[in-house]
Amino acid sequence: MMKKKQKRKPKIKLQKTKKILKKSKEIKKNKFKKLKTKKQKNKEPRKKGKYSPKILRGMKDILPEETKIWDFVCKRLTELAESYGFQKIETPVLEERALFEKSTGLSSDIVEKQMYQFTDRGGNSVVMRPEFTPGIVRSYIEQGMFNLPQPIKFFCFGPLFRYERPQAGRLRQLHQFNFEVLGSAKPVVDAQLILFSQAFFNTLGLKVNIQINSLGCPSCRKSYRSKLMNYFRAKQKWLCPDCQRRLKTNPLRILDCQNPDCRELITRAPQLVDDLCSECQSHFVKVLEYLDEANVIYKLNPYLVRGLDYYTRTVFEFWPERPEKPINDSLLQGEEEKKITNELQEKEKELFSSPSALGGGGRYDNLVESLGGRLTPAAGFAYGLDRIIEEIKIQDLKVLKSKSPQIFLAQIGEVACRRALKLFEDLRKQGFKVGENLAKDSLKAQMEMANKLGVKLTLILGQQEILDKTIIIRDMHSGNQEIVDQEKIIKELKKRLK
RNA sequence: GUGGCUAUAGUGUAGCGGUAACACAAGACUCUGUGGAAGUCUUAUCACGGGUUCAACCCCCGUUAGCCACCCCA
Repeated sequence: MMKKKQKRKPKIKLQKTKKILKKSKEIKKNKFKKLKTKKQKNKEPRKKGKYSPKILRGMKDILPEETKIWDFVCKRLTELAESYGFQKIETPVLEERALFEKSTGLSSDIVEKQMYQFTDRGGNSVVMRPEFTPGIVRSYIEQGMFNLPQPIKFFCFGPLFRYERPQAGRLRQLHQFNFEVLGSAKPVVDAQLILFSQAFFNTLGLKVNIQINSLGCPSCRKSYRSKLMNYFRAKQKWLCPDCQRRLKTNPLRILDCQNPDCRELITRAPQLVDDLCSECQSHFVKVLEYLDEANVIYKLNPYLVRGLDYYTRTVFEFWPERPEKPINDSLLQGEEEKKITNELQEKEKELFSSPSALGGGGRYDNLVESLGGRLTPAAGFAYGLDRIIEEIKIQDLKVLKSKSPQIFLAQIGEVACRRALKLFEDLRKQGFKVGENLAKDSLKAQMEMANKLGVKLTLILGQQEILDKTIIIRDMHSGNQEIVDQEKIIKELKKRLK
């Protein structure tokens, strides 16, 4: 301890005034030296200024514990996507900056201030993709995919980058699983995307509610927007400060506000659904009819607004369904009870902390054209994989466990180790999943590991067995051991694992 | 980008202005041929950098990171 102190503060000012103090410090040090425990004896203080690696802000390591869930989710999604006729596509992480300016929209936060952008060595202004859709549309146009039978259905997944202030469920490197259907304006397409999602959340057992709305086409949205502004401008006084600001920047966002006073006004505000032009109206009605026909449970949310510029008509989001927050019994007075409720609150905090959408999307009928392609109506959506995985953990869903080995191969001694290395390969080729720790010498340590892995059988190979050309098969449950010929090992294993 | 709360072994938590504790996990040994038992040991510059103090993990300031709300989005 004291040693550390000396190293840590080498530059103690040697001013005269401090000298006396220093002396008394020494006395103290000596006084406490006797009390030093042996723990500190061979402790070497770390050198100052030593580099210690650190993950970048908003980035995340996904460790084996969690990759299991990731692989599970991605596998399920891939299977499901393929069964719905989606084909996998992969586009680059880097794209031209202009691509996102022209699609996602200059006014959107994503483009305005959240892009990882830089100039590459060739002087091009490039960005790391903040979302998938523009890249896929670019590819669709550039590769002439409008010559293929339409509509064309894609899925993809991978990392996206947004320079945001990180929070739970909000990372700078985020992962999405994304779907696009290009080349059809039919409402049945919208409906099927939602149907797909319901199927997906069902296979996971995730409780989710589906919210849906229509934003109409640019022309009906424009007239609605001014109508809405007129409505709120008249009642500006009663709006919360946030909403007063929103009134200028993004009036549609007011509809989202949770402030009770604002909500009061919002319920009486004009609704976009009532203001749709006849085409948009009939499109939306048809989507809902299809959904009803297919028994999809959804919630019509006239206040659902999406921030990306390119959305038209149908939009939808998937929100995790959490249990209702219990009303705290205010009669509980004692300290004990208070403590308990506090603990409960801590535990349930994650359950009730404001959840974020697990996925969302909608129709973007004009995007392809605005990026220079032909008029190609399209729709798509994405899941936030990071959020889905968090939600799986919160809702405590059982995820398929990765197959753990049923056999463990233990060895004692150099010769046996050499033989085991080969035997492991033979067994693996036969399709057995075998655990091993060839790096360990002690049999005890290997047995411990076998136990931890929960294997059924352990093979033990030692000096004696090598000489006799045999091997021990130990049944980990009963503890019975049997010595068999090495040649018959595969047969024996098959028999026992039946 | 704005405001608030937090920071102690790998994880989860104690702690007090004066020796940094506990549980689990991990590793080593007791024990160079046998797991689910026991014991011993190891695993913390108390996030980083300053300041106040005889003395700071504790108080103050700054930085960084995480969380919460806003904003936005998946």
